Amino acid sequence: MATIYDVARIAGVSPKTVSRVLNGDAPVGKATREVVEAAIAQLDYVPSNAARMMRSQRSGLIGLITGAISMSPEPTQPAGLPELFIVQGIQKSLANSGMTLMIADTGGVVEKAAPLIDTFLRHRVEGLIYVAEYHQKVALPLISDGTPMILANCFDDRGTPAILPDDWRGQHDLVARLIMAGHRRIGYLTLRPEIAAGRLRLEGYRAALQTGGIAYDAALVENCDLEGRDGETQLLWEAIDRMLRLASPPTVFCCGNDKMALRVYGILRSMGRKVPTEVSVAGYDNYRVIAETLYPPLTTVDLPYTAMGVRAAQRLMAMISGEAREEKGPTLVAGPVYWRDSVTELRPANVSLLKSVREE
Amino acid sequence: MATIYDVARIAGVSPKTVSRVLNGDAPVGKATREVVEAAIAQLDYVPSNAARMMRSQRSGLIGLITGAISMSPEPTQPAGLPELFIVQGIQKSLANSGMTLMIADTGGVVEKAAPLIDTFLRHRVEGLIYVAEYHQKVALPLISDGTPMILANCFDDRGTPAILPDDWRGQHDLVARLIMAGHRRIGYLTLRPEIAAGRLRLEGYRAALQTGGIAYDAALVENCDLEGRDGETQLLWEAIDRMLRLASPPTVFCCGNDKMALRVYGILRSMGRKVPTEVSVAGYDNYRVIAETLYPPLTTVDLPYTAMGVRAAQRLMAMISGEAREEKGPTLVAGPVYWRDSVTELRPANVSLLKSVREE
DNA sequence: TTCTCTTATGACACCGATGACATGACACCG
DNA sequence: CGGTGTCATGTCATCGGTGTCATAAGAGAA
Repeated sequence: MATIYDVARIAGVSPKTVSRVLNGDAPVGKATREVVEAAIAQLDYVPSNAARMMRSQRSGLIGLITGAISMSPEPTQPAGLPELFIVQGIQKSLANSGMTLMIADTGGVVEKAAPLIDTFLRHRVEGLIYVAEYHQKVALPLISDGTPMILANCFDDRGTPAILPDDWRGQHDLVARLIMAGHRRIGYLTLRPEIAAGRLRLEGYRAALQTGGIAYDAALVENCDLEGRDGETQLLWEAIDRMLRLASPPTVFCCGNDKMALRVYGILRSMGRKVPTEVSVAGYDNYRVIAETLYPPLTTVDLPYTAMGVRAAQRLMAMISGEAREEKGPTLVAGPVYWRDSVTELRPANVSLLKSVREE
Repeated sequence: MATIYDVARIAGVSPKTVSRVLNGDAPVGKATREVVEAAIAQLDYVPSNAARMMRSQRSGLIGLITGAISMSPEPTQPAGLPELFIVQGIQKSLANSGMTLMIADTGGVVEKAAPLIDTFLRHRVEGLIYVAEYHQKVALPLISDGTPMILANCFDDRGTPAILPDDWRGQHDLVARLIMAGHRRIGYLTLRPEIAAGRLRLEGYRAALQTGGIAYDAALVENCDLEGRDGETQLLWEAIDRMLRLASPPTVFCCGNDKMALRVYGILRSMGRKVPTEVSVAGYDNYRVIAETLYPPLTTVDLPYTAMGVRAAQRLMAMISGEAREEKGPTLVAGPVYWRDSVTELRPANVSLLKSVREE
């Protein structure tokens, strides 16, 4: 591999002049520049980052650690994709910063995070981002040196800066929207409560009911999430069957996520209930492969992964540039409700009041 | 950040001895080792990869470029996930090689591949892998220096070593399996023929028919892929309607991919046809979020992404270590048929002959 | 006892860039 | 015409490790 000395020799100048041509940090004569550029092209010279880094003490690298590229064999969440979108947001945001993103994966094994962080520190990354596959609490090894770190889609006990989805607001907005559409009996097939998102969304559901002047009815809320184990379909079937037999059955089923909604479609149709004319269905995640492909398309809440990625990168860059830590706590990012045909408007008169958000 | 000199000073030894402790490349006295290790711990010393790389001329880096982390706004394929699985396979395979994987993303813009390759060359990666989101032909900028490169899920004109899914065999095996189950009229709702996978699978379909002694019937094959544009559902509806009205209608619909199968489920049920008792459905991709969540679960062909990733990494490592290029052409990787409940066995007698493969 | 031979350690140069500083050639100013 | 500033370029040291070679201390063999 050619070095800057080779280029300098071919061009008949000093290495430092070649360096100046490469970096444009000092004026270089036009003729000299052309000679140097010709030599560079002739030798297919590519400067060595390692050498540059040693001298300048700046790596221009951002380390990204994720646990979800290698997702678990039985994904309970639409794993994988969330990370992708977050990573996409991070990349978009970092593209113009001159930083290069290094991505490493824990392969789903939390213990691998430590050696990966170590690898990144050896490369002298200027910042670290940890992306979790779903909204959860994590415990990462402490970074002893001062390298800034951001958590995306997760949080820890140490108050490490975090970017989180606003699950409370998402479910709240969806339910508020359902109420505005005239729904009064709103079934909720929840995620298991061990999941942070599950708890927050349930609270959002209750808050929206309260605001709408609707009493909370425990008979309409049931956990149908078996952490990916078999039997979920049966659990769902029974819960739906039970709720539909109530004296005052739900007119709409909110599902813990879009994947569950996909199952619910199949179950309702097998029961002979038409969606959405006889019963409405709503999801959560705006997992597009499902939400847009289902027939009819699924009303759901967007999980703003891309936006979270962007925010994560921005906050990290602010930390790197040493700006005052404006924000202390976690950054909450809310996503819009996507109103599609899976929910019937019981009171169409109100529609004009609504903003059926459709970003992008 | 502490350096090896700091450690050496604290430990009262020479830097070279510290280096020996770190790398274990020469015997070090027990007492000395302990002093050095204590100093390393005390200073939170992390060696600089850049410095090491300069001297040793080995980066230990593998560069991975993908176009699908940032997928297109209207994904025609189950984009994103494929890449993930390939990357997962690559990581798994590279985990024990001592190599560090650097992942970069083109953001879906092909032109960004060149600067990304350049960045990797600056980092002196020892090998490059390009992963495409679906089986396609690509044209990457030529790597002028000798850095080995592998294409995964794509191929080019220059004969760059490539790892490809065996689409022909996959569709062939599926159709052969359908025939073995007693199906004789096999509808095929294809992907658009511009896609390499679409053409290969159609050929596999025809080959399997021929082997099974069944005449190809053009009325049973229709392209229902609008490249993600609207109207696909309607197109599918019409095609299915047309085929079902035939004098001898299909007993099973093969779909171009699982996403299309998801739509077909909805359409058939809206038509009042029960799956699978009245009509069977099969997909392609084994896109698990869909295939396993659908009710009933979907019979489909696995796209062996993880295995492809493993093979890509292996072949690259072989090239890096300078072993003779055993293989010249592309490596084809076949995936098993996943036989689930969406297809009725018309002749259950034959079942004993079959291997209903379920790997993992 | 003296001569290898291994073990344990250090001295020093070097990898390929760039920062700090120096220098020579002009241009412009009073 | 000397002084001063800018432009264009070169010299040299340095970043933090490791390869190469040298060397000292003991172990075992002749």
